[in-house]
Amino acid sequence: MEKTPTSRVVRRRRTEERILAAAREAFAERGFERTTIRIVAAAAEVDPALVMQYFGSKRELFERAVQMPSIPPLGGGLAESIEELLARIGMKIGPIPQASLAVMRSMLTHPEAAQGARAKLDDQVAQLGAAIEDDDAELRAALMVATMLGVTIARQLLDLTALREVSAERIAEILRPSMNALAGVDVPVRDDAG
Amino acid sequence: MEKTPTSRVVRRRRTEERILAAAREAFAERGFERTTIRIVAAAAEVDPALVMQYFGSKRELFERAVQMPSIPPLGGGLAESIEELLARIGMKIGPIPQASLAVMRSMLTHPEAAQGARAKLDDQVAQLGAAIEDDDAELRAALMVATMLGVTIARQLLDLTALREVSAERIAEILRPSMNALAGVDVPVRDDAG
DNA sequence: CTGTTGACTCAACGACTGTAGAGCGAAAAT
DNA sequence: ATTTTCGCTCTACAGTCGTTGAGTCAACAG
Repeated sequence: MEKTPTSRVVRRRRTEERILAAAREAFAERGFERTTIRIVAAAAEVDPALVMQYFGSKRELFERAVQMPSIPPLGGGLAESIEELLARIGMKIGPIPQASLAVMRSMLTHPEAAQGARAKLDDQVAQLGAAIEDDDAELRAALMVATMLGVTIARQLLDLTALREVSAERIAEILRPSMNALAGVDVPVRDDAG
Repeated sequence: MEKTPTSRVVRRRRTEERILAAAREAFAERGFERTTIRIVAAAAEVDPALVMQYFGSKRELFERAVQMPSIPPLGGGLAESIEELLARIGMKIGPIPQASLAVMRSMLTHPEAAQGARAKLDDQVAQLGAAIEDDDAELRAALMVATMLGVTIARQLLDLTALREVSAERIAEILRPSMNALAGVDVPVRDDAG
């Protein structure tokens, strides 16, 4: 067995990231309240006290764990924005990051998660609304975002049986006319070539 | 001050209902985990131990508080079912019962609430799916239900700014073509008379 | 080699939780 | 009038939680 005398900085960075990863997973699966510092510490193979030492408090741990590498803003045109939204449902852009799942899982019970979710959703609504030409642009945008939210919750968090084993592409396909309708775009008769 | 020597049975029934009402409100606003027996007891102006004595455990209290007078099944035709769903968003049928809000608020973190929500949603999906003539009937139904879920969460639980002060009728109006599209119904060009 | 820093663990505290049992006083039964 | 029933409160227990401070040992600076 070779001994690997790892330097301090990299050790620190590694365990910190290990804790953050464990925290993300726990928060995403159990939500804020049901996730305990001890559970996270155990998953990261670390003493609970170390988690506190590194992150100060459970709340701060949550904040750090859910910080995202910034969401790329929705593209320019309305059609592109809709495609972008639909693509986010599935694997085209990669699976939904656990940080997002953690926020969504906790947003109905943890006030700070709710605030964070509201901020991000309001932002999406504003971006989408700017691309819609309609008196009710913002309302339409909000309903589009709410639709995406509902589908994601039903599929990823609630595990609805009817959505469990359906491919993301198929969902996006069926969702597209609906989103177009919400956006105020004339919806063509669906093709029966399914 | 007249003394009102209330009989035992009515006293019991009254305080029990008072506790259940307090529990519904607390569960709906704070979710299962953040709601404590003591909070419910205080709101019902009763000793915490009484809550246990009446309902056995916090879990059973939740179950009892959340029991609904049974949801009327969705009407016969597809069009009627959609209208029924849209009507449930707003005040036409009355505000969303607190029992439903309590389940929704808790379903992402409390396993039993999740199970209950899944059961009810799966049921709705089945009913709606039966009214849709399409190969993807169940999938379409699931996406319709998910949409309604998302709108309700965004509006009632997350309090999204863009949906906060919008009338239910207006939401239903904009949502209708989208639901029709999901149902696989040919969607006419929207009227610009709004 | 010597002393210092800092990553990490151990043990424990105080607060809060769900929950249980004994007891009080008024309504009901005798 | 006496006894029984039972709605209700008081007090307290055991467990878990977030959080803290002292202590240990290896990596670093001199």
